[in-house]
Amino acid sequence: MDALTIHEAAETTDWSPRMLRYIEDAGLIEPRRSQAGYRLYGAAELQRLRTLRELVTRFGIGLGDIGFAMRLRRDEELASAVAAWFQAQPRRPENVPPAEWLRWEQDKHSKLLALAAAHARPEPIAA
Amino acid sequence: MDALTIHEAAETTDWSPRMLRYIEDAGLIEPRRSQAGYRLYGAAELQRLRTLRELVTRFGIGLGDIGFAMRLRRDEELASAVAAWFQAQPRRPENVPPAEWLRWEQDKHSKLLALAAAHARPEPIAA
DNA sequence: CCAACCTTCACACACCCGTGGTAAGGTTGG
DNA sequence: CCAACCTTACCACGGGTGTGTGAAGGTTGG
Repeated sequence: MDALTIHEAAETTDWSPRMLRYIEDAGLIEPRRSQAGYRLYGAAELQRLRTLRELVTRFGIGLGDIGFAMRLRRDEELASAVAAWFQAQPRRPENVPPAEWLRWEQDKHSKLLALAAAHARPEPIAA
Repeated sequence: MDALTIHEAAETTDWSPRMLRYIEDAGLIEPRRSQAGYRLYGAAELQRLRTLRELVTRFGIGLGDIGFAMRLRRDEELASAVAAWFQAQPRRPENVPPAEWLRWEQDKHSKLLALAAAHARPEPIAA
């Protein structure tokens, strides 16, 4: 059996059982359940739990922050609203009609996409 | 004069002076100062303040969330760490051929990662 | 069958967040 | 010079977060 129960998982990931449940409530890591409802943590979940701890301690962020990042990835409307807010910093051309503006929006979007994709890989510089 | 003092800015943006200071403390909107140290809100700041309110109320998010999004845009290391965490997320079907899997990967990356890497600033990678 | 797990629910508690208030003191303009 | 601003620095307070502990009850395995 390659799945650990909550106490076992807690031990190998340096969280407490309580926190594993809390993390699940936060929607961050939801292990599958046995027929009786026992949480079963597989290798993937364990890895994610360790990485989560690393994230939290190394960057001093909260679980809520991760949750928000998750919302950002799932809710496109939110993401673009937030992006728009940041973009409001530089002076955006006020005389461009909405259609144009949207276009510019999307254009910038795709460009940044490329950047992100490149950034996500080890050797992206091969332009 | 095209800059408002804190009370005036508060009135036109529907925040309280207290909150304007708080928002500044949070690093979200930092108005320039007069020689005597008075906060001076220009049109751009006022606009951003109104948009901020919209964001917060419409999506029910907190100022801390916006602050975190800001960190994500500024701190590339954080952004990639978070992105990496999400990457490990979905239970990937083991029987899908690599090509398919890659496709799914990229699709997932698309607009979501753009957010994190959406540095609109001039030199994102000044390496 | 019984100890040792597991489950959910709930209380507790310290600490941050959003927000108001207020005090002590500098700036400004009539 | 004085009223009406501004500044920073605190106290307060309700609600959310992160975390432990415990109760009441189901599951499991020897």
